[in-house]
Amino acid sequence: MPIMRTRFAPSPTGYLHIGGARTALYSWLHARKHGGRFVLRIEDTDLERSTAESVNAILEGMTWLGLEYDEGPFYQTDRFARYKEVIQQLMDKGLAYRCYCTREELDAMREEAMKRKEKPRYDGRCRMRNESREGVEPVIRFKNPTDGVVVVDDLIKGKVVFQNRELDDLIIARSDGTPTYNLTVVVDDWDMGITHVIRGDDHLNNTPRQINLLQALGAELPIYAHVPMILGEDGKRLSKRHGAVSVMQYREEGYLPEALLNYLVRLGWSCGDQEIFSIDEMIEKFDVSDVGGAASTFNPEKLLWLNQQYIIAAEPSVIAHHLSIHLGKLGIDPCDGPDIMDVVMAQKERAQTLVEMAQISEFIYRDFENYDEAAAKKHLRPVAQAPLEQMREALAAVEDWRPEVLHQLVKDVAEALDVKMGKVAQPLRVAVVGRAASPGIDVTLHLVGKDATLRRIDKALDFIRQRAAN
RNA sequence: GCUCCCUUCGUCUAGUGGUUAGGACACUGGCCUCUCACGCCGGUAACAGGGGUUCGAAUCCCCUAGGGAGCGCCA
Repeated sequence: MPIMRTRFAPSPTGYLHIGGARTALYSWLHARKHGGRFVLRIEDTDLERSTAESVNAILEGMTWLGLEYDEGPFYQTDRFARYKEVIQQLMDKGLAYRCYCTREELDAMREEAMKRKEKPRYDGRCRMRNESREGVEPVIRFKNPTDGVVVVDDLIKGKVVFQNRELDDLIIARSDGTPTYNLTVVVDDWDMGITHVIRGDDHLNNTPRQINLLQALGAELPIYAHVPMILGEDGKRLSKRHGAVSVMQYREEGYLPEALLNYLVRLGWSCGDQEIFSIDEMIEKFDVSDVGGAASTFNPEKLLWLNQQYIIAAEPSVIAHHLSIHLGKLGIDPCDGPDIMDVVMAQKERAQTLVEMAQISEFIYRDFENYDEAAAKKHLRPVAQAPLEQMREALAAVEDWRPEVLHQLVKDVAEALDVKMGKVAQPLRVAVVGRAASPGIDVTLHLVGKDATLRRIDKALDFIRQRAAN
């Protein structure tokens, strides 16, 4: 029994996107679940479009997600000699031939086929031609079987039958001698001992060609699993128009990798009514053959919800670390404030992303410019003057600036004025935070600190007086 | 145009001949409450359409429609 191997084989023509991340995750989970190995292969045979930056971006994305590979990364550009060797083997065995057709000839062929309402395909006219043609560097084509069927026994799509007569003789080497995609995947999957090919279902139509090639080479067939595409909310293929498609952009926007992974694993797959899966649970419960056959729509709201769940459940020190970074991006040094762990404990249930957590925590570190209009209008009115004045006086006398003490003070002032706590807490909150939403008023005051609290109450009292004067 | 894939609430899905068609996000009513959020309780909402098979179909078969992919000297 050979060791199980799965692989992720991106072409480095851009960043790691959501769809790629999901197929990578599925491959990774499959390998982890069965004690197999996960191989990373960079399909960079398209010299025009492949870039080193893209390779780095993909590696960075996988590292962030924690999808570590066991073998590779292998680069196809390092393997040209091997491809050449295989192509020669096919030529020697009479399973491939040189094709001298010109592009014009091929275009005409396609056009005519379309006119006859047929699928455009190469008619194999060079199979018999032996002589070369002046001025034409030939490509090499694989002699695809002309009759019979190829059955792809797919873990997700089931048995899919293709007629060989629908296929044509595909080009395996360009006129400059470089190998093409269908040849390189086949050779690599074979050489690298890939037992399970898990990839996007846009490759399903390539599979029968690859199987024919594999069989011509005498290679054992891998097991295939073609996972459906991810669509944007308009039902179209996911693209930049739909928001973030780059995995790294989710880090920028304050998502936890575990949350994104959890979202991705549940997109197209489920396990009873369970929504939250730790990595270990995913490994234990995920099975590619349980993945649904239909494309699914990416839903940013559910990702946000999941991210919030992960923020709430995470180790506070981990969140603190991330929060520091995002505060830094706002130009805030968390050392200039209270213990950041207190901030995390106060805010973790109130933010869906780490970016949002930083934003709603800004008031803790520096005075705000303007009041939220609606909040000021509702709470910074003349009726709030007395509560604020009394609070100011009481707070100024506090030595022991702890939440319990502060809580009691607010309560006392409310009782003294014979009003509900909200009549005191809300004006106070708007005065100190600038908005009508924040953690409990005691915690809020505690985090802001005595000096800033008194300063902001004074400012709010000014604001009320000015407003009354106008 | 041809080939292949797909079709349960707005979205992600459960469901494999007999269910009040279940859960989650979103939306929404309420509770909790100093606000927001979390949490808790409740609600709206789906088997694409049409034919069969069957005592009985979301489930099996056929057709139609709609969506997607592929048909490159791209991967």
